[in-house]
Amino acid sequence: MTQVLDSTKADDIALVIEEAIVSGELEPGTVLRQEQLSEQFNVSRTPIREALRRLAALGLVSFVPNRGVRVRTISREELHEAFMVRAELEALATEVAATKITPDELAELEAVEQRFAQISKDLRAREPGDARRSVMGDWVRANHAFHDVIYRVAGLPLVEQLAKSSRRSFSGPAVWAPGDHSIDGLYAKNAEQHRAIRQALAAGSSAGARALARDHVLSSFVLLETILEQVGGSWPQPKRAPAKVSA
Amino acid sequence: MTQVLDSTKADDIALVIEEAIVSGELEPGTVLRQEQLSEQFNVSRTPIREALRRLAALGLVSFVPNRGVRVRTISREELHEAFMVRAELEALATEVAATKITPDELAELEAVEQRFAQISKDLRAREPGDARRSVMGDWVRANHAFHDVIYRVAGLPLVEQLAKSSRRSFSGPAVWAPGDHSIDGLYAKNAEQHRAIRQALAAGSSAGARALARDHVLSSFVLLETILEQVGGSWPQPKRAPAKVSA
DNA sequence: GTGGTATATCTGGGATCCGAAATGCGACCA
DNA sequence: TGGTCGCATTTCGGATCCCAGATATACCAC
Repeated sequence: MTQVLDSTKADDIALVIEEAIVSGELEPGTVLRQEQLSEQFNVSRTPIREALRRLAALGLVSFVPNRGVRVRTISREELHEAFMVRAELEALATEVAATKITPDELAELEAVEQRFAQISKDLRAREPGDARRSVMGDWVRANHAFHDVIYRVAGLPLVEQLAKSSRRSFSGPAVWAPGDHSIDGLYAKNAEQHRAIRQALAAGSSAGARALARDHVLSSFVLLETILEQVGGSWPQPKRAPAKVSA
Repeated sequence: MTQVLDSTKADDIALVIEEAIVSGELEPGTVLRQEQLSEQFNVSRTPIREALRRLAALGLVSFVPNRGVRVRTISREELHEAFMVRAELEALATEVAATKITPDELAELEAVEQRFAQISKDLRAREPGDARRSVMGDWVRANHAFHDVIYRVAGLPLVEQLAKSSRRSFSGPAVWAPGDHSIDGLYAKNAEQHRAIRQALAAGSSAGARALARDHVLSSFVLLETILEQVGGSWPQPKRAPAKVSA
């Protein structure tokens, strides 16, 4: 291992499996066999079990005593609730950020906002299918980057942690979505909302920023719901064989 | 073990330790030795370690690789943030509850509200010190019961889970507080706010219920802050010897 | 042929063992 | 006398082993 800083194998493995789950590489419902994972990562079952315990506490997998763990499935209601929670948390973070954002941070925010707008524009210019899907990862990351700046400015680590945890519930599937011209308006609206939020932050309008942030997250749910409908109302399939995690 | 339903030792132990932490029995900063815990619970270190992993994921303890785990300390800022988060979550839950509460549930809510009001009144009638402290546990439980009804009515399991998790950060210390006549007004205000929330729910005023719930949680922070000042600005001490968990 | 039961096998939970990292203490040297 | 190096002890992370619970399968009775 070319590991410099402190970390246990259990932690490393948990992160890899977590990434595999949220990216959709591991389908919800997949049963995770401890022995299989142990030989995949070339470790014994002990760190595997500790990693799984951690993921269970995070709600990403569910333990059934003596019957193994499986990747947690998320229903439409749970997805909706996760968005409602994130809407409240984002509203709070954005409200606080409005009171303390500096010019430097505003400039940084504008940069990531424009990057997001550009990617969003590129996305809409592409035809649906693989061409579009290939930039969805960038789109998701740029979107996260915008909100991450706000979290950092707000300086509320607990809010940030919870919001990101909530975000993990649904950021994966979007990456696999093929896209469709009918929702291009929603993508454009999303980018526009980012601009409005930044302007409210620049104006120091905490009440306005709060309301805009809340609406933004809630309307993002509409976007994701539409995306999910395109893939048949169920979860997108991973490309490679399931239950195989890259070490 | 007189265990009927499914559960692993790691889960059982995690719950016991968690209870010990949130109740203040285990002081923040305490170093938890795996071997000591294993002989306390009469199990090997394996389930202990898995339990600690779970608690670490929940943020109750922090792992330092090769140097053990210690009970997480919580600063005043973190406490404040936890309350802000809970305020948002309670606001959301109460808003939703207002749209779907039934007469039966309203009656139940009124019952627990009155129980809380009664305990609150008893509390204020007592002199500070042990006499008052002996009912603080009842006061905390009755308070939780009121909010739990709202969570149940709202039917938002994620919100409920997060709010309760946030609540755990600070419900413990209040139990050990000796109390003081100077904050009797805050106790009374708390009970009064419960009444206002119930009335808003009865009226089906979701916007009003939301605002009242938010204010209620935020003003509860003022109450707890005052309580904490009484114990010298630091955390109250447990009564029995630290690092001993009842099995 | 079908249903139930017994058994074999598989998998996960827990115990024990081993190696490694970190701390503490003591001895030796400047 | 003070500081540093090194060894011993402690404690953790990881591996291996064992046992119990669960599922699947085969066999037998009806």
